[in-house]
Amino acid sequence: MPAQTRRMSFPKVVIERDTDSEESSSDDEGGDIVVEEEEEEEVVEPKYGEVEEEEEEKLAMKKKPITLSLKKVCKVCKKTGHEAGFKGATYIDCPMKPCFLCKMPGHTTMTCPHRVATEFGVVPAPRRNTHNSLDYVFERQLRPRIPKMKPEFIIPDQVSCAVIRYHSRRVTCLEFHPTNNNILLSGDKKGQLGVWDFGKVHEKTVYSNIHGCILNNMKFNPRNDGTVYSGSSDGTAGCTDLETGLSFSLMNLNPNGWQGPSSWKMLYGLDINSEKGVVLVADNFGYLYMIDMRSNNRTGEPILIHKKGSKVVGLHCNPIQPDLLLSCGNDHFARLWDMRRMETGSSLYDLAHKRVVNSAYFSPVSGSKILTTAQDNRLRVWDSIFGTLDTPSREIVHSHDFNRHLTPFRAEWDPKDPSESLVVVGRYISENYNGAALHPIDFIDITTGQLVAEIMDPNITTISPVNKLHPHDDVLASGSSRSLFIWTPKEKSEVQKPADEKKIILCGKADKKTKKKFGDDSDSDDDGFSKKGKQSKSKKPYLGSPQLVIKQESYKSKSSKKH
DNA sequence: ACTTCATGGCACC
DNA sequence: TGGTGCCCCTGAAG
Repeated sequence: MPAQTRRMSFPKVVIERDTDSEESSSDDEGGDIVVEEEEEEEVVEPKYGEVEEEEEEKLAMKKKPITLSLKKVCKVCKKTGHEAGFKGATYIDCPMKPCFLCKMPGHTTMTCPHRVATEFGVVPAPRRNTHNSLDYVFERQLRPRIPKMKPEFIIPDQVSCAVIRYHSRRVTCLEFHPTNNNILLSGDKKGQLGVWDFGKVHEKTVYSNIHGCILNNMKFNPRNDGTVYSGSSDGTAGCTDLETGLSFSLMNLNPNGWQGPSSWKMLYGLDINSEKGVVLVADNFGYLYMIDMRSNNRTGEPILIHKKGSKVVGLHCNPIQPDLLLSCGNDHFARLWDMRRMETGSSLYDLAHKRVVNSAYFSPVSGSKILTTAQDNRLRVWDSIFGTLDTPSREIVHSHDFNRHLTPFRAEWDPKDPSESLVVVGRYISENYNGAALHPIDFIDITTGQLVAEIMDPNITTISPVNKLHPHDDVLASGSSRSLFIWTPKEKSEVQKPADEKKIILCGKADKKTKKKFGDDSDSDDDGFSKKGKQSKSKKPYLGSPQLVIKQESYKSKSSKKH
C-alpha cells in the first residue's frame, strides 16, 4: 500500500494548514506529537508530480502552503491542549470523552463522584410491599435463613501462594473442589484445564486435550466430585475425570467441523441442576441445551432463551428452588425461568440492562437475591425474586469495563456470608499505589454499595477479572492473565506461615520483568519444586518491598470499611 | 522504548 | 439486517 508507506514516513507529525481544516489531522492515526516546541513552525512546499490516489487532497495541498505545527495532541480525541494517558502511575483521562468509570459526560474518572465514594453510585431500592403469595413463601421459608445481624466480613487480603504463568493463555474460569478444600480448577482461553493443589503448592497439572479453544465455564459433578463438566467455544460439552484427565464429550454442536463463522457454535453458559439430573449449556446463538447426566444424552430440543443469534454467557440454577433458572447474555437481558415451562418467550421475568450482561447469579444461601455484572460498569442487585423485578433494587457503579483482551469480569458472591451481602469483583481501572499502577480486587457490600476492602499486591500488575471465594474457607482465588493467586486473611496467614515461606511457583518461560518481580533465576521451571521460598531470600521484589504488601484501606483515604 | 497482535462489542450506514 | 470500521488504563513477544 503506497498510502501506508507514505504515512509511515512521518509518523510523528501532524500536518496542519493555517486554516482550521478538519481533514488534515483527523485521519492520521499515528499523528501523536511529542515535540515540545509549539512555536516552531515550518513552511513545507508541496511536492508536485507525484502520482497518488488521493487526488482531492493533493489539489487542496497545492492551493496553499502548509505549515507543520508541532503541538501536543491527545491520543484519544486528537485535539490539542491536553493529553490522555499515563502520567507516571496515574492515568489522565481525555476531558472530551465521557467519564471512563460511570460513562456520564461532564467529568473525568479522576473527578467522578463514584470513584471517591462508591456508595454514591447506589440507586436506592424503591419501597415494595406486594403481599402476594410468593412474599408469604419467602417470609416463611426463606427469611429465617437470613440472619438479622450482619456478621463481620473476613477479607482474604494477602497472597499466600501463586502459580505464575501457569496457563499458556489467560485464565477464563475458576472452580474450587467442593470437598477437597485445597484443590482449585482453572480453565483458560486455550481450552486447557488446570488442577492445582494449593495446599501442597507444587502439585499441579494441566490437561490440554479436553477442549480445542476457550473453556468458558465448568462445574463439578454434584454426584461425583472427581469429575467436572465443562463447556467450550469449540462447541463441545465435556466431562473430565480429574484423576486421569480422561474426558468424554457429552455433546458436539459442530459435528461437521468448520463451515464458517456464521454456523460455528460455541458453548458459554453452563450449570448443573442436580435435582433434575441435567447439565444445562447454552450457545452463542441464543439456545439452551439440556443433557441427562445418567444417559449423557440430550433431552428435548434446544430452546431459544435469548435473542436469536446472541450469546448466552451465563446460566445459574437456584440453589434452593430447583425449578428456577437464571440466564444472561449479549442481548442485554438476564432472564428468570421456570424449568417446568421452558419454552421460547415464556420467561418469568426479563431483567433489562444497558449493555451485555457478563454474569447473573442467585444469592448462594437463600437463592432469593440476584446479582448481575454488566458491561456498562454497573453491578445490579435485586433484593428479592419474590417481589417485582421491574427495576433493580440497587445499581452500583464499579469499574469492570469490557475489553476484548480480558476475560469478562463477573462479580461473585461470598458463599460463606449468611447475610448474602459480600461480593468480590476485580477492578479494571488502575490506581496509583505508591508509584505503581495496580488493579485491585474489590469487596463490595451490595446492600449498601460500599467498598468493604480493596486488595492488591505490588507484584500483581495485571488485571484480575476472574475471582472466586472458597465455599468453606477464608480463601480467595484469583486469575490474572495467565497466573493464579491464592489469598488468605493477613492475621491468619501470619500465624500459620511467615511471609518468607510464601510459595510462588513460576512456570514456563519467564521474561526479565517476571524474573525480577518473582525472583526466578531459571528460564523454565515446570516442576515447581525449586522455587520454594526462594524469592524472599535474595532477590528484591517489585517496588523494593521486603514482602508482599496489601493495602486494605478504601479509596482515597476515605475509610468505608465495615464494622 | 518502541511496535505488533490477538480479536469482542457496537455504532453506523 | 448485515457488513465494516473503530476502540481510553491489555499483555506478551519481538
